[in-house]
Amino acid sequence: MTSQLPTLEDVAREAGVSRATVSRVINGIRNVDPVIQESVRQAIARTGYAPNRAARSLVTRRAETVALIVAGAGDAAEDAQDAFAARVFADPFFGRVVSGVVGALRPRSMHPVLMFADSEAACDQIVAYLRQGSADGALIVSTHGEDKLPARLAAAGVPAVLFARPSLAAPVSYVDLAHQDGARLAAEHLLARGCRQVATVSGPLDVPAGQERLAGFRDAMARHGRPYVLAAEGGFTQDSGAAAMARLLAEHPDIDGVFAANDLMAQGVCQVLREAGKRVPDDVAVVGFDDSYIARTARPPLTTVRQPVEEMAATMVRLLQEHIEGTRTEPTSVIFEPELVVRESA
Amino acid sequence: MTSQLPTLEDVAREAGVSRATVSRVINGIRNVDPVIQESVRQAIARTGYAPNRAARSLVTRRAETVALIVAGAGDAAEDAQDAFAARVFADPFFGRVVSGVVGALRPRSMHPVLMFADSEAACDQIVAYLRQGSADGALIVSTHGEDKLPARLAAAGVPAVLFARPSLAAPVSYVDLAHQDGARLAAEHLLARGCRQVATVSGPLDVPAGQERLAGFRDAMARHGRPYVLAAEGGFTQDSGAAAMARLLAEHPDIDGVFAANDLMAQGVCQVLREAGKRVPDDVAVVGFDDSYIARTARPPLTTVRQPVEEMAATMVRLLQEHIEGTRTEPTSVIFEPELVVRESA
DNA sequence: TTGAAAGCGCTAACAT
DNA sequence: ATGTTAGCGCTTTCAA
Repeated sequence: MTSQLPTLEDVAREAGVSRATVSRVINGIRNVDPVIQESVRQAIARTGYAPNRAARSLVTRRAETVALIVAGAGDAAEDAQDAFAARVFADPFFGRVVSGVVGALRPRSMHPVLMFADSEAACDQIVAYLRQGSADGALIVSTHGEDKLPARLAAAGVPAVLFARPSLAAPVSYVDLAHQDGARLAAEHLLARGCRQVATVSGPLDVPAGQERLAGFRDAMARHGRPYVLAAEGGFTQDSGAAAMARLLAEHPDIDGVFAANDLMAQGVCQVLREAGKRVPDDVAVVGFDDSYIARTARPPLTTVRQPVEEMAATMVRLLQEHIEGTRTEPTSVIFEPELVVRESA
Repeated sequence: MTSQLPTLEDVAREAGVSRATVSRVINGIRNVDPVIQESVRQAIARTGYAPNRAARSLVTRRAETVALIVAGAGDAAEDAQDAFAARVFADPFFGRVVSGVVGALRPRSMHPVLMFADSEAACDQIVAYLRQGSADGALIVSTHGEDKLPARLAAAGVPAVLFARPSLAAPVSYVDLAHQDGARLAAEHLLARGCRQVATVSGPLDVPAGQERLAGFRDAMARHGRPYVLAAEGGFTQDSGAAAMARLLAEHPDIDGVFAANDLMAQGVCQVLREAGKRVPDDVAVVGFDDSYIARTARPPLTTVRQPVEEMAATMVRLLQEHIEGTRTEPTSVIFEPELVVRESA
């Protein structure tokens, strides 16, 4: 740290005006003589002044900061504590969410404080953080499970927007995908390819996205005269996808089409199929979900259901800002439509 | 937002003491009668008081926040702007870094503001942010290329610690890995396996880690009587690894051992080998680098050189805190030793 | 259009 | 051991 940073006072003295005037120039308030404006600007440049955020926040009551929270029901494993974030980011899907959020925040000159709600204690810390006014609101994306955080934040009157509908109902805004429609796209694609023995590796059934993708898939199949669909539950990880596929294959070696509820599991599915001597898509067609980075780099590249994550993230930010500014008071939901991206796996 | 949050004043009145006493209790300063302490605590609980961070920061001149910066030389692609973060997190290595940093920050009750320095404008914004005192310091991890940020921050007197030595020398602290030692471990493992035609898919040669892993590999091979090592440059991405392997294989179909400078590229290497009808490790042994999530889930699981990322991140945080508190003034470097993790690919 | 002055909520030096 | 008091740097009425 250098000695002492210049303050408004210094700039004002340098420019020969009052603090108030300098403040007006900085905050772009009209009613300032252009000539004075210019001289103030020069004084700012000369002094190398940068406004002190704490002082400003104190009076505006805005932190210009939002909490970007990755929540997951506290895992049983204690030693998994610090690995939580690593596991989360193992799914490129979360990278897309973060990317989208940061991109949408930037032009609004708001900044995200990254927090992981992976334990009860972490939740407490987060609630305290927000109550302190350290952040103006929260953006929450849950990995799975029943998360009490949304309800707690709602109760504390903290503006919040979720990525995906919470399993535990709470009066908060969220953006989400029409999961059932996405699953239908996958089903119809597999059927159109002529698959006869179709199975699905579902997501965890304690999370809405897992349930709905499964339900949507089953419904679509039923509507096409397939009353029964083989299913094995996975946990949205590559390993769990591989394990689920192995179970399915053991009992039904004739499977020729698989819908995996996310790309990571689809990758695991492909590995198991290959190891079983099946070719993708020739012997078994595989459709994933998300359209994350992995879908493009997998071999073969995955046919998948795309979530418009970046748009969804941008909408989260917009809703949150409206809540913060008070232009929107009621919880709101915005549902996006998925899109089928056909590559090589199906 | 509810009406008005309680302040120190409110708590003091409620407890029948002065603001100063309440402040002392909150900040755990001794010299407070236990009885009064207790009554203050109760008053805090009754009022639901939470200290206002802006007010505190204003006087302590501490934000209790650090910038967690992911820097990459501004890519040529303009449209790649908002995808930068997504691409970064496509490498699980960065997830580990973030995980480690957040884990180390938490017990110190500091919070990370996530920022991406992917363009000149973004850098300016970051420097401005830090100069405002919005964060007490910066933790920087670069993806590649010549990054001017460290030098700018050093010049601005902002405490900063880097993950990995910067390509452009700057008077800042950093933690790093003994890359050459890591490459040596890989070389010796391949030789011990009996590989005769060994090649390497290097990282980008404009980043120290890329250069050193290549140099270390060549040196180790030379020391074992192999004066010449086939090499193809990659970009630390899966695709680039695949492309590099394809080039190598086209000219040297007899390659039987490959050292890829990171796990993501090793994965690409394995894909290409498999598609060329080569078995890993039977026909070609492959060693990766990093030991990220991908090394465990790849098929076959990758033998790789592990970076103790979590420890490195913890050290970054410790160094940064010392710089912030002024207990450490000189730039410091801490170098960690890698470790070979033998799995199935070699 | 500009300036003077009153705080925002907190900590810390000083006084008691 | 506790209270009094003076700011921290900024925005924002209110006067001029």
